[in-house]
Amino acid sequence: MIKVVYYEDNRNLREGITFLLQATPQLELVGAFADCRNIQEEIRTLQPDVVLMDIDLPGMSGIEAVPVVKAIAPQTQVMMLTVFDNEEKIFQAIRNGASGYLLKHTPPSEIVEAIFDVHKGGSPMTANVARKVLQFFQQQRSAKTEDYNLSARELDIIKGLVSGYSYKLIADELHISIDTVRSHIRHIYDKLHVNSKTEAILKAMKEGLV
Amino acid sequence: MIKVVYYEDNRNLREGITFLLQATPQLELVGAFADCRNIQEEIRTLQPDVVLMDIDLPGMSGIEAVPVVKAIAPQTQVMMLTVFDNEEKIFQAIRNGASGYLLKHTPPSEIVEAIFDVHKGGSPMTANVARKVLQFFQQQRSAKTEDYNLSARELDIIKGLVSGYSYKLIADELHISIDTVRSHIRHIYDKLHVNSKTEAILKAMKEGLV
DNA sequence: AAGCAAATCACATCTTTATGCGACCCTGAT
DNA sequence: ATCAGGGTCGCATAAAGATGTGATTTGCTT
Repeated sequence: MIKVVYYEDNRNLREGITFLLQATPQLELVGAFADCRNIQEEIRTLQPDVVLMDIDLPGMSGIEAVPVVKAIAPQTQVMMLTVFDNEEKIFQAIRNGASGYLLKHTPPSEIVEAIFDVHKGGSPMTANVARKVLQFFQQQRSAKTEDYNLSARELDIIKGLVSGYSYKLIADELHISIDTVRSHIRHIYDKLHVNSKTEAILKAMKEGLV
Repeated sequence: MIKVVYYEDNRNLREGITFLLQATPQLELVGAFADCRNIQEEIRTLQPDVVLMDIDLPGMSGIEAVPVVKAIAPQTQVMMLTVFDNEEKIFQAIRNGASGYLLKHTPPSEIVEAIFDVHKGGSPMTANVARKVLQFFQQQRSAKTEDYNLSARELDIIKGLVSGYSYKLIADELHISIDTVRSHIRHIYDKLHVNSKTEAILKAMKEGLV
């Protein structure tokens, strides 16, 4: 049996989902609450396996509640169930430790399945939400198309910079003189259109050159 | 009608999925190939809406093929369909521009549904895959627990550094003298246990202090 | 009231970076 | 054979950053 606790302030919805979960074998709804006022005590005493969490709750928001749950019961999986599909809220929830993110229009059968998924170590997400998450990764490399054609040696040098080394250290590392390092760095600045170590490092990191 | 192209070297599987897709109204399978030898031409002439891509193909791997597809037809959605659920491959595929990632054990009905999802702008992912993606975000903030307790002003300063500004620029920006900036930076170095601008910036970025 | 940390500024000194101007060697392309 | 570009090195100067020492003010805690 998977023990589930549910937070949702809308009474109709709460009762609907409550009914759904109670009707599902192998799920045990051990609590359904309209706010997170007493969430610490509830989690501590009920020890749920899965928490279904709305976001727009009176008082403490569902997003703020996630780390509270994870602090008390780290193995408990928290799944957001909300109408918000904006990036800000999605990323906040994930960073706070949520393991799943469903939009409320999800059909009941999938909600139930998602509870099993999240309990098994998966991360069910509505496809829309997943797209936003993936875009985060993709945008990181979009600039890589822009080619600064740094030479192999120049890449060695800038890797050193990104590692936080001084010119002297890089010179030792690569067994070349410090003046050679300077020379390479000049060329790197030209190619990247920057004129300080810091800018070069930031650009290299952002553009994924290293 | 959604035009689909499918790459898969295993003949049995290819024929199975081919049959499945052909049997689905609103999907039009316009090509199924065992390798990516002629992928450029195939994509150009067939102009698919969705590409289903295996990873372990002879010659060019499915992961390498993704950017090729996106270069020719940026609006075409690529969905990986593979047995590999290791992080390395997942992240490579996503960074290369894949919009979905299903494991092969996915039931046929869900594969079909995923094709519609990905075409609508979603990113269907097997729950396991999604978990790995989410963990990437979560680990980024784990270090934030380590608290260097920088003051508000010190955070202003380090934000300036991370933006690539010189001491002078930061001083102007914050309407304080350059010596004050120096002073703050000394304190930041103490608190972060570093002793150069570069190290401070790298640490601040990695630990998500900014 | 005393103590303390944060924020402000100053001056001095030394190190690191940035940049200008050359130079030499090697390799692959014209 | 010449030329371009990468990689190597040197010297010199100017700008930026790192560090030592110390001082004043403000606001919060004890």
